Amino acid sequence: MTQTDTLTIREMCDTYAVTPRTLRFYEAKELLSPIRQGAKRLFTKQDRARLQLILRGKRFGFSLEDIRQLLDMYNRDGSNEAQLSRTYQLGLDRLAQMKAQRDELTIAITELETELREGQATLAAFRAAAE
Amino acid sequence: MTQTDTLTIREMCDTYAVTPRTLRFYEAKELLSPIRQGAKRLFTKQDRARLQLILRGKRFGFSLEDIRQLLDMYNRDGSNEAQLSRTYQLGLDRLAQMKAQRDELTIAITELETELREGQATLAAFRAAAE
DNA sequence: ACGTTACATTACGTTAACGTAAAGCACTCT
DNA sequence: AGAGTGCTTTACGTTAACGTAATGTAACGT
Repeated sequence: MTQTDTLTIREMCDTYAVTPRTLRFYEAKELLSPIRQGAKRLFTKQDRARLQLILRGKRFGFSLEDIRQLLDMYNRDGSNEAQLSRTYQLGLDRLAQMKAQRDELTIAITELETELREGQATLAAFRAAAE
Repeated sequence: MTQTDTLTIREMCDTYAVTPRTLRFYEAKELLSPIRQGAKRLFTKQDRARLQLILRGKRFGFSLEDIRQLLDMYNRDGSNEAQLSRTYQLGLDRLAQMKAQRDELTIAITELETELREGQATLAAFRAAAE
C-alpha cells in the first residue's frame, strides 16, 4: 500500500541495470533531477522516463551531450516559439546526421561483405588443398 | 626518373590524409615499421598497404588493437588455416554487429521522424495562434 | 652566415563515461 | 555497544587515439 511513487537509487539501479555512480553522474550532467529527502535521492516517474530515453539513446550510439539536447526536444514544455523552433531545428540536424551515419555504415557493410567473400574463397581453397 | 619507391612522412600524410603524429603513433603501436634513413622514416609499399588496411579497418569500426592482431595474423604465414579461419570469423562477428547497429539506427531514425512531425505540428499551431 | 623547411623525440594534454577508493552520516539489528 | 546496511560527497584513476607543445638537428636556399 501507500505507494511512494518514487524509487531509491538502489531500486533504480536494479530496475534499469545501472550503477549508482551512473545515476549520480547523469544528475551532475543535468540529465536527471531527482528530488531530495534529506541527503537521499528519490527518483520520480519523470526521472524514470528520462532514464529510459537516455539508455535508448546510448544504445543508438549517441553521446550523453547529444542525448541531453534530444531530451529537451522530447520535453515538449514548449515555452516560446523561438525555443521550440530552435529545438526543432536541432532535431532536423540530428536526423540528417543519423541518416548520413547509416549510409556510411551501409557502405562499410558492403565493403566488409565483399572482403569476407574473398576470405571465404581463400579458406575454401585451403581446405580443398588439404583434401 | 629514379623512382625512390618509398615515401617520406609528409608524402604519406598527403596521400592518405593522416597526420605525422598518427603515423608515428601507428609505428609505436607496431602497426607500421618504416625503414630509417638516419632519423627519418621512409615508408615502403608494404607500409602503404598496411596503412590502407588500417584505415579500412577503422572504417569498419575495429579498434587499433583489433587491427594489429588482424594484421599479425595476416602476415604470419598467411598459410595457416586456423589463423585464416579465425580472421574470417572475426569479420563475420563484426559484420553482424554492424548490421545490428544499422537496424537500431533505422528504428531510431523512424522514431525521431515521428517526433519531428509532432514538433512541426506544434510549431505550426504556435504560428497560427500568432496570426 | 642565416632563416626556413622538414623532420625528429619527449612528454604532458584531451575527451567520454563512468570506476574506484576514501571517509562519513543515519538507521537498524543483535 | 558494535556491526552491518545504505546512502552520501569528494576526488583521483582509466582507456583510446591521437593533439599539442617544447626543443633539437640536419639540409637547403640566398
